[in-house]
Formats: sequence, C-alpha cells, structure tokens
Amino acid sequence: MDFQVSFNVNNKLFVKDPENTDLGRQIVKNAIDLIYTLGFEQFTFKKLAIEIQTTEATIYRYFENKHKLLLYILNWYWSYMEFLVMFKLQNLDNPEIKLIAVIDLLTSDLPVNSGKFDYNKKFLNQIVISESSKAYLVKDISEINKDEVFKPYKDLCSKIADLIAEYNPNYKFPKSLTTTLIESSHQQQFFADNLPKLTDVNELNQKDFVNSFLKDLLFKSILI
Amino acid sequence: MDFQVSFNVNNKLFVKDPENTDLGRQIVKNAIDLIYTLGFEQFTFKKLAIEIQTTEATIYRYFENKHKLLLYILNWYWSYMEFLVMFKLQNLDNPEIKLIAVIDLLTSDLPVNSGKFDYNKKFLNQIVISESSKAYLVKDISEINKDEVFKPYKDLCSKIADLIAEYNPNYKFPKSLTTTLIESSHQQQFFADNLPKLTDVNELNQKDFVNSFLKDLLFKSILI
DNA sequence: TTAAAAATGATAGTATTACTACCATCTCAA
DNA sequence: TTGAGATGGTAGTAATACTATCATTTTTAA
Repeated sequence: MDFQVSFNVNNKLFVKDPENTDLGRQIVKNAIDLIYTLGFEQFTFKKLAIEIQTTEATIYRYFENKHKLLLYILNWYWSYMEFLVMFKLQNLDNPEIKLIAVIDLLTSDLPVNSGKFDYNKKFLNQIVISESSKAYLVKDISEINKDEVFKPYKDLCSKIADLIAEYNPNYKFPKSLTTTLIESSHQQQFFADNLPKLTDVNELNQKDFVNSFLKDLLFKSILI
Repeated sequence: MDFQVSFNVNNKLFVKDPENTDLGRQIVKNAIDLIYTLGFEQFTFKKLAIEIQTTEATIYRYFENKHKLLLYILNWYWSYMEFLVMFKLQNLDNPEIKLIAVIDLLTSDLPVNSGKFDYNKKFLNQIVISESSKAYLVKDISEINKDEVFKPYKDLCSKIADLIAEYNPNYKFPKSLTTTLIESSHQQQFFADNLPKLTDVNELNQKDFVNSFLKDLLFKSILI
C-alpha cells in the first residue's frame, strides 16, 4: 500500500504555503521537533531559524507568528486524523465496531508513513497532547475563529458525534461527549506521564489504560 | 452566617506572603482582574504594576514570575473549592446526593463572600476555565511538581474520587473520571461560550447544560 | 537568452518582556 | 533612636516578537 495523502490546510494560517517549497517543509518539520523539545512557550522563530540555518525574516515570510504555526501543525494533524478515521471505517457497518475503531485511533500513535510528510509522528502526538489546548485557550479566540482555523477539529468532532447518534439516536450529548473523549484522551495521557496520581494507571501501559477508560466512558454513556 | 476562611497556600509559590500586607492583597486582587481582562499571555507584571501604581520591582518581591502567580491564584481557588465541598457535604450521607452536590459546585459560580478575600469570583471562575490548564501544560512540570504546587488540586480530586468509590466500589476509574469531570466542566463552559458548535448547548443556559451533561456522564459511568 | 519577478540571505532596528541591581526613603518596633 | 524591613525609583540587560531595507540568487516567462 503506497499512496499520497494531501490536505489543503486553511490558507489563512500561512503567509506563503510551506508545502510548496523545500524550505517551507523544513520549517514545519523542524518546528515540530523544536516545539516538542522546548515546549511551545520556549519555542521561538529565532531558535527555529538557527536550527535550519536561515533567518527569522525568512520564517516570517511563511508564518505570521508562532501561534499560527502551531495552528497550522494542529490543523494538519486533525485533517490527517479525519482521513484516518474515514479510512479505518470504510467497509465497517456495525456502529459499535466503528466507535471502537475511533477510540483506538485516538489512543494510538499516528502511523509513520504518509508520503512526503515525514513529520515525526511521535513528536506530533506529544504536541497534540501537551500544546493543542493552547491553540484555542486564547483571548482573541472569536477573532481567529472567524478564519475557520478550527474547521478540521470541528469536522472530526462532528463525524464522531454522528457515529454516536447512529449508535444511540436518543443520547442527548453526542457533541459534548465527543469533545470530552478527545480532550480527555490527551489529558489522561498527559497525567499518566506527569501526574500519575491523578489517574488510575496501573501495570497496564498508558495507551491501553486510556483506551479502556475511554471505551468504558463512551459505551456506558450511550448505552441504549 | 459570617466567618473567615483561610488556607495556607504553598509557600513555594511566593517570595513574600501576599496575604500579610495590603499591597500583597492588592497585587493578587488586581492580578485576577487583569488576567481575566487581558488573558494570561498578554498579562505582564509591568501592566499590573501600572494598574496598582507601584513598580515591577515591588511585584517581583512577592512573586518570582507570572506563572507562579497564576499557580498561587489557582491554588487559592482549589483550596477554597475543597473547603466548599467539605462544607456542602457535611450532614449528607447518601453518596448519590453528595455527588450531585459536587457537580453542582463544579458548575456554579463561587459564592461571593469569603471574608477579607474580596477577589472577583466571576473573574476567578473564568480564569480557572480559560487559564488553569496552562499551569500544568508546561515543559518543566516535573520540576514544579516537586514543590507540591498541585497538592490542592490533587486533594480535591482524591476527595471526589473517594465519593465515587463509596458509591460504586467496583468502578475501575474513579480518579480518571474525576479529572475528566473537572476538566470537562471547564472545557464545555469554554466551548459553550466560544465554540458552541462543539457542544450540545441549547435553549438551556450554559451552566444548566454543563451540569446535566456531567451528571449524565458521571452516573451512567458509575451505575452499579 | 535575457529580463523581470520572486525567493532568500544578511543586517539592522524597534518596542516590549522578563527580569536583576542598586540606592534612597519611609515606617514601625525594640 | 536606631536600625531592620518594606517600598519606590531608576537603570540596565538579554531575549522576544516583530518590521524594514537592500543585496543576491533562483525561477519563470517572453
């Protein structure tokens, strides 16, 4: 199996499309590595410029600021995730099995190969876990929301919410349950790594623990 | 009913205890107002100093940096919340009623009066909703965790987790469910305000909506 | 093929942030 | 009344988050 996946990430997120040039792809790839290594607060365009041996000015030609760059990376992730969901669900028709597949995706690492985008998927996963809420927990959210920068996230959520509604049309909170599952999958992984007393991780590995917690939460909530 | 509540907030969080002086209390009070108004990213000690007509140097005599000040404020909140939980649960012995009382607390505004601490409770609530995850989603979490700065949060969680275990001793994820409920209560309020399509808010007001969602989630999960 | 256009590099500069240092003053308590 | 502690005021530094300008290189289109 070998194919190219490509998404059109919202063009409000960049000044110049980084997918079109070597340098652009270098910027995104190394940004992922650096944000993972330093954390978003310590990450700067200056440090990134030094890393790829260019200048700040050049990076500013691609992205207005680091917040937009983070949004770009997350949008790429959410689009890829939605693609994976579609891909995994094809040929499945039992709603329960579909939902199990979704939870499995939410709690596993991204598959490594996706064509020319050799982003470090482990790092990308960790960024989503540790930094993604910083993309929306900002004072000017209503401004940036106008540019539809949360569309891929919303699309994924609405797809999952539809599966829930399919499973149990009477359940009252399909969307809120979906966002709770997604955000909780990040939180619980973060807590399991860093503040394990806030979780019930045990001898199981973390991914399995989060997976079983989320399944329990989901299926008890939507039980018919 | 009139009484004084006082908590000893972890002394690793300040250089000089702000509760002991007028200026110290001014700093905390106005920090809450400013963080609410500007958001944590735009909030600076310089702006706070101008607001209360003092200098940056003075504020640095109380707090090492703005992250510690945020932690201080959140610790105060979590300690107060634990006090409220204890207070509300006294004389209750039905585990279900206790849990309902907890959810009600998590989804309502703080009571206005608590002695000399005339912090703006509405603002404090919003700060907890919008900024609290920034306190732990940092690269040096394991460092700051050594100073027990998350103790009040952990204590509250463990208290609630105990109630869940009391209700259903066989439920496997009392702690993870607790953190999910708390964090989800913030998230859903934030989404209801800012990205309502990610939720199922309807004609109900937001607090009622979040309240009923969380109760549904909780009691279905721990059903015996 | 050549000239124009676009992309990048190099350097510099500004305002703000996140501090630290130092000294003067003021106050309150022994 | 003296002296310790709290605060004010000023200054300074390194880093951040940009913007501007100009030179060079690369691409493209006529």
